[in-house]
Amino acid sequence: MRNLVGILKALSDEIRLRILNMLFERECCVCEIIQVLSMSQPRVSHHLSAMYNAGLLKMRRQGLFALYSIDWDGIDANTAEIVRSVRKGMEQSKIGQEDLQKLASTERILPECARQA
Amino acid sequence: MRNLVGILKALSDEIRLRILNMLFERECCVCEIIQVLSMSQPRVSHHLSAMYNAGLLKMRRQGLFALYSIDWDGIDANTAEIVRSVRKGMEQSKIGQEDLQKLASTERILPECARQA
DNA sequence: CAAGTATATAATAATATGTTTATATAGTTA
DNA sequence: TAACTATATAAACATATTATTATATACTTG
Repeated sequence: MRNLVGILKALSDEIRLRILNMLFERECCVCEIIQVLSMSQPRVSHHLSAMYNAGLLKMRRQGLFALYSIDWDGIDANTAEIVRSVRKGMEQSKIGQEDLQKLASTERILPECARQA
Repeated sequence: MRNLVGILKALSDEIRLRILNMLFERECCVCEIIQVLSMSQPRVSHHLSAMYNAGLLKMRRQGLFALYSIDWDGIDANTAEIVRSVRKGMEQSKIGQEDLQKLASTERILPECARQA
């Protein structure tokens, strides 16, 4: 049960649901999430760690980028059910839809880097 | 989404999962929950209110007793999915099983009342 | 209606969680 | 290797949640 409580705790935050919604769509790097949510980097990193530590996410590095995704192989069937329910809930929410739209037009590069390119 | 976060927040606590597990089994009065969990009355009441306020539970009064149950008619399909997932998780947990055993042999009366009967 | 019971609520104290600011790390590029 | 970039982590602060203790409410029974 400890694990179940941990999963639910990791999910009971608006920002984390928005991130999970994005990751349900596709693997994302931290800077993409920062841009979509318009939030500070440490804040985003913090919420990613929370879900990562709960076992919900996995991460791979590609050069400087940290690419996060939902760890479907790592979570059990029951947890996967919960994640899918969360996704369904987000699909119906305005902000969830908006986030996905923004994500579609987001580059895997922070604005300041793009500027000098 | 606000509602979804509220549901998840209301569920991200070990004690609440134990209570929900009991209520999945059957309607319970507060004093039964107190006995099964061996916790103080205000503490149990507090956690019941949290789930009640989130819309997960309903309550009816029978004399002095407050009878709580899962509000299946009040929650949406998605929330019901989550609740069922929680139940599945509890089924596999030792403490969840123990709670249900205790519940089976619990009277709808507090120990101090039983003594004088 | 007085005394007792089950439950709720308020006030306070304790603990946990989230945010911000600053700094560290490690890969990349010039 | 020096400067830069993406991300992580630590420290300090702010906020929210939980537990405890005390008290209130409202039903029941003598």
